[in-house]
Amino acid sequence: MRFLEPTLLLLLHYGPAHGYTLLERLGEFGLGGLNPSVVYRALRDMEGRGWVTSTWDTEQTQGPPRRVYHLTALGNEALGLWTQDLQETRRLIDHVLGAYSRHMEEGKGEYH
Amino acid sequence: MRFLEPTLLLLLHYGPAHGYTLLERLGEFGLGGLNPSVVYRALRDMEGRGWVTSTWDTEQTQGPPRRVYHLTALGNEALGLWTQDLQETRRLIDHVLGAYSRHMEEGKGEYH
DNA sequence: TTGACTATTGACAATTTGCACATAGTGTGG
DNA sequence: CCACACTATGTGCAAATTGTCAATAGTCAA
Repeated sequence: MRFLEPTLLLLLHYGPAHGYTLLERLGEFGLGGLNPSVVYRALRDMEGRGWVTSTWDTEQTQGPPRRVYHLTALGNEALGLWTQDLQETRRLIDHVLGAYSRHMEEGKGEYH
Repeated sequence: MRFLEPTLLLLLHYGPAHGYTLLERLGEFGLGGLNPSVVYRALRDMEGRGWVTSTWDTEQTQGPPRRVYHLTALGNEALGLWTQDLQETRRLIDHVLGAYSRHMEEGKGEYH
């Protein structure tokens, strides 16, 4: 599981943005250094699912025209579902880590 | 990312076991209903990396001979590294969820 | 006009995962 | 004794995901 999609949805929840800046802002969420095509592909896939829409921005650019992504109502719902999913994943991790530390404290089993 | 490998290592930290019982015990960690071949494959891969060793148990079985897996010292190290990795993943999830809930409380951006 | 940076995309390789099925031993009921 | 359910492991292939490389193209400054 990767947290790319929920993170992109979250960033777009703040407001529309284009792929290149999203790519750079991913670093704050531990997703820095990703290959650009991975991010652009994720955005196109999300557009295919109706989570985002895109329009071209030919002005105010320091380079070629860029695609600006907007969150849709459906994408907002998806973000909500993703947060539930992340909470569930968090619970599972806590369960494994909890079992591990309890087991280590008890000093049972092998390798202590 | 899937938690299959660290969970198997944890279960084997409790003591040697064979694949079929490991398969059943995975349910406690939210990994129930996995296709058996997935688990057997993971165990063989882990053996290839030297994390576990296996021996055949032809006695005390209610079926065909079964492979009993034992954690190695290397596997124990891998378990330690895995717990660090899980803690890091947990931090990332908390970061995303934290940003989400803060942003929702502020009532900014789109879709509130 | 060359090179650095912005910006997006397509094609293909490599890896991971899921699924269907093969094999085989043990124990039970008719 | 034989069909069936359950235990137990394994193989092979398809599908999905992920990673990598290179192509294209515009802007800006030296």
